Amino acid sequence: MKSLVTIGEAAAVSGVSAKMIRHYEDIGVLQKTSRTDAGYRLYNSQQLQQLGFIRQARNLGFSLIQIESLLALWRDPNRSSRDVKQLAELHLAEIRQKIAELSQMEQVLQQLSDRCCGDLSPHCAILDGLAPNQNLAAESQ
Amino acid sequence: MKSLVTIGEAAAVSGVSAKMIRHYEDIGVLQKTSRTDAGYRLYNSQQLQQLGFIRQARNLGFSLIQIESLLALWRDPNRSSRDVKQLAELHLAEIRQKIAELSQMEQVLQQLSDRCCGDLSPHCAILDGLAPNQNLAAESQ
DNA sequence: CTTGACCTTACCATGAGGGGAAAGTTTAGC
DNA sequence: GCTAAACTTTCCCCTCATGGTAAGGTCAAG
Repeated sequence: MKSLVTIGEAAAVSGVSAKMIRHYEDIGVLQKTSRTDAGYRLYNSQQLQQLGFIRQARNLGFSLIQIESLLALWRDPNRSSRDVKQLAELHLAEIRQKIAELSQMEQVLQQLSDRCCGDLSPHCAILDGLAPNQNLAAESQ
Repeated sequence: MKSLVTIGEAAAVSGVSAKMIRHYEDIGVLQKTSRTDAGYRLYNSQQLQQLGFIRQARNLGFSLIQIESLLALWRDPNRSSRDVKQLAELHLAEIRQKIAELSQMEQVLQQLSDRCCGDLSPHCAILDGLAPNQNLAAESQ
């Protein structure tokens, strides 16, 4: 039963780089671990679980601050799933907001690109669309 | 015809903050401007146009490096629209990639959230979904 | 001549990492 | 037992686009 591993093995098992594991500890997302006499960090199976949890949450785009809250809820046996769901829905709204912004960019850029011949001529609808002439005039009114 | 303005007015007209105008000059996206005897930067109408161009391009999500290329093409009377379109299509692909990633996150997170009751019970499908495979615990024993 | 609004440079911070140096520790080979 | 490799530690710098702040110089109005 190898219950304590050093940071390299923790990184390999969890899929989180050693660099980032230390960083998470630095900023307080992870509690400080035990150390060997030489100062090497040691991770038990529960802490390995937490590292995996962080990786999954990062894959879903949660910020480290949100993950700190999620981890606190995960560890709390008296949590209510309502609190978890609220965090998730908040993040879901952020994701949808970003998708909306990107979709708007995509649409405008697609329109400009469609109107650009893409040939050897210097005339270009994309550059015309980026030029501020119209917008500046419009804004100043 | 007020052809030269200081940075504050340039910022107000272009919608780019004075801070960012100086930054763009620092990193070479904009050429150095003329200065008054006291060292104040002065902007002519062509430079104001460029600032507006940058703002439009930033609104479409172009990186400053891409904008540097776009500005070079904009200034080049011998450009080919093909080069511009290539840059735009590249960025369009980046945007679509990001949208795809975010949509994937949205879908997974939506599924987890749907399965979470959101009540006062501690059981939570979201936390279960974020927990790494129990292999981690199993492997360490 | 003062006051306030401007401008200058310079440094620090963000978020989520990556890169690398210098030094100490452990492990494997011999 | 010695040596070399592989690991770990802390520390500092880099990204990217942007904001903040401080200390000091300049300019225009009153």
